[in-house]
Amino acid sequence: MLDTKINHQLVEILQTDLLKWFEKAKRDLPFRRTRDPYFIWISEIMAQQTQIDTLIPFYNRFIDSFPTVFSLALAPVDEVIKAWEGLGYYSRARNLHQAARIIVADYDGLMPDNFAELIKLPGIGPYTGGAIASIAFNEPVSAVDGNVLRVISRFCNSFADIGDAKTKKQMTRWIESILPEAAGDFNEALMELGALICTPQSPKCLLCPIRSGCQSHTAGTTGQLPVKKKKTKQLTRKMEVGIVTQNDCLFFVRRPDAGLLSGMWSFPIVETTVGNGQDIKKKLGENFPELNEPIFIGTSRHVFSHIIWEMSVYRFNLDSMVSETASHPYFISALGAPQSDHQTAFKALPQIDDLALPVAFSKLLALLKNAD
DNA sequence: GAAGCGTGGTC
DNA sequence: TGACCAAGCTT
Repeated sequence: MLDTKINHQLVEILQTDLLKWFEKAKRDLPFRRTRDPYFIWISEIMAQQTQIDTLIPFYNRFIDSFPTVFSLALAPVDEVIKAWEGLGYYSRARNLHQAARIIVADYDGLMPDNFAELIKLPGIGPYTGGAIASIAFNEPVSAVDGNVLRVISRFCNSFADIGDAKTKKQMTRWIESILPEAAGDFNEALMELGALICTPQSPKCLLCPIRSGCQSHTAGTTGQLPVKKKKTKQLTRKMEVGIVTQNDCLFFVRRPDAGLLSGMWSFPIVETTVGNGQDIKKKLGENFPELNEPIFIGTSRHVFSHIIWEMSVYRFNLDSMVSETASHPYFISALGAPQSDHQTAFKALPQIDDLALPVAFSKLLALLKNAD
């Protein structure tokens, strides 16, 4: 149970000293140099489950490619996904693109200026809606992310499970009850404190501007907070990957439009129990009636949020296959027979950059290079 | 309420 | 290495 019945003097510290510290200590971030709700929106979507240092180069490239909501709405979705390549959680990019089209179609290209409208857009939930509304429009709403849950848990010495939806609602309501005039700055300040000072491990309490009001600091319980249920361990899956090469071309397939890495480009990959390359060879038979035996070129382990792939990678070289003309029969059959749930394509090495390739696969290119 | 959904960093 | 975590949202 969240106990926020702390006295007015402590709330005063939270409001005043935190804002004072933020003004002085806040990082100079590209999206802090603007109040344009479009840029705030892009940055907040990228910030979901992603550390700020990681997203900055993505952010700069993204707004360079899509400087307005119109340019984003009019872009092919594959270009938007490509700009997201390497950032993960790719449904964020699809939702961003979809939302841009809605904003152009239904809002004359103007970002909705309030929380209630914002959270109707795909990809914008309670946190992101609160962040955009408060930062870009100074609407008096909170923006409760993992940082805020941690900071408030510690400040109030609350042992309520922050993974519990009820706890999040209580904190949201409580913060909104003490929200100062500068709502956006206050929300950002809470997050900045969580990112720089009130960190999950080894919090820098000696440098904390609100230490004197922190109830867990007084109680000596900061190290135990916040309380959070453990995630279940990822299941490991044995996979076989087939890299089909022909001269300077590699063979890719597009993944199904639902599930893990949906719609992204991929090397052919199957789950296996054996692990000798025959399972992926059989799968490749759909596109290549004749194949040489698989050539093992290495293993790779990739950790996702909820599963782990242990990949054995095999190369199938078509250079030596009988190819009577320059028309490359295997090339034609691959392009001419797309499956119902995925597309296929040969791409010459220099053109790989056109496809949005997840890290799980792009890192396999090193194995191919080493094999040569 | 719980599970699905990426990647990189840290200790 | 493994465990944990990061400015969450959707189904």
